[in-house]
Amino acid sequence: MSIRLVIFEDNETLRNSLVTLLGSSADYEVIGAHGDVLDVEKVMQSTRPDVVILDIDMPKLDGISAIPLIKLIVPEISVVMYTQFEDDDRLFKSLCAGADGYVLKKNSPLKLFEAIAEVHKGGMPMSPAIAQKVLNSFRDKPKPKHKDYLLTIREIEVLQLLIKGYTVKYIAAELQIAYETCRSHLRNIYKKLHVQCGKEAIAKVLEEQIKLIR
Amino acid sequence: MSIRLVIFEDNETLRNSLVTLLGSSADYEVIGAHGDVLDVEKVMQSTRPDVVILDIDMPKLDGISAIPLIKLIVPEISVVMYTQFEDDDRLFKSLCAGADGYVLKKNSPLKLFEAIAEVHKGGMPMSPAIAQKVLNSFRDKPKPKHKDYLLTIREIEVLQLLIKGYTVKYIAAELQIAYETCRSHLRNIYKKLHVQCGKEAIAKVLEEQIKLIR
DNA sequence: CTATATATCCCCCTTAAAGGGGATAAAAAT
DNA sequence: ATTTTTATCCCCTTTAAGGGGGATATATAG
Repeated sequence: MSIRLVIFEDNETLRNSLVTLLGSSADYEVIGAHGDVLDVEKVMQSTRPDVVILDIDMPKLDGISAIPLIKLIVPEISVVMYTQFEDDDRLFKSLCAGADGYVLKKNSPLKLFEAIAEVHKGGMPMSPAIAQKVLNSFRDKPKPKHKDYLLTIREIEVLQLLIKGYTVKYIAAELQIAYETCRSHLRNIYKKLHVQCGKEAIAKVLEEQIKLIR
Repeated sequence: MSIRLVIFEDNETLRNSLVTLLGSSADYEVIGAHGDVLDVEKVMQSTRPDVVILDIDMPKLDGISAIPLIKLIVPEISVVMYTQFEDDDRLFKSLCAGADGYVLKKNSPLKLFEAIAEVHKGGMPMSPAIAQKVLNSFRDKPKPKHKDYLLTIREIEVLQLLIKGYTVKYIAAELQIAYETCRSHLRNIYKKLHVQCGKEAIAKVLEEQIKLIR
């Protein structure tokens, strides 16, 4: 059984090369090749391929946008992105949209062929550089950008309650300190975080993932 | 040049099998095999292997804990986890700790051999099921728990500025509407989010990852 | 066509928050 | 031993924010 392929690639020369190369192998059967993804719905419905090869940068509608539709029509399909781009944004958007593999054009076309076979087996083929980015996104997650704002333990306690949306009065009660003490801590916190008010502080903490632990 | 390996695996039978099998290939050279990671520091310093094969569940100290130390001593090393466990927790902890590959014992030992070669080339080998988990963690991330709070477009615009910590006056200016209009929108937002004030709203939005798009 | 939703604006009033200025006692650092 | 930091508390003043009550025009839905 050969793997049934559909290719979306706007560069005509490259597209024809892929069709020729892949078609010459008994393992692959190219059942469609298109210069854009405008009629992707019809193509999917009529051909129902095993694997789709998707360029990202195509006229009118980019490849990433087509992924959800493709997966909706043929859920068991495997999608391999084939692109020149290796920036994080396009990579993660592709993966989030449902891409199963990500191969860079700068690699040998052989890599693409391997990836097609791999993805069809249920694997997750991607160029080493790409795989590295994916792994890094894990390791980076517990990445505190931490500038250290040098908050004291008490200030951290206050701030932790503040970012829950509590009022100053409530925070004071919670920590069993006077209202004015709590305000005093807040003033110091604001100075250290270089913000003007509680809302700014909350925004800064939650968006910057400032570590509130010691 | 053969790939120089060190194995940490507490099951003696399996360990010896791996040594025999890997040693019989000219591509691999097993320069160490241990039943625990207690002396990992010394082993790394004296052997400086290309690739380490790490079991997770080992007596006294688990494999995951050893990863940072291994990478610290031999930064350019590749670490392949070889384990029976396929739960998310161990997987992600391993990846975060710095593992470069993750192979399940239930797969053929051949997979491990492939993985060693792959990881040494700079790739990210993992069993299909594992790769799937990694990909899912991406797709799941932008998964809004969304309860839909049914905010209008305008309300979303106001809320987006609010969670940046801006004042009502500033938001009004930004949206070119009157101060009172802005307050009116905020009141409606608070009602819809079931909160009492801006700080609570910010906390709710940023912690609940409420989707602010339409 | 009428009702509803949306977006806009205005007033009054109360409370919460922030900015400024203090003070004190204990602990930690120098 | 002296200074600095931390945590605590107080007063006064101004501003920001929120609750309540409106109104109006436009669009949209029933």
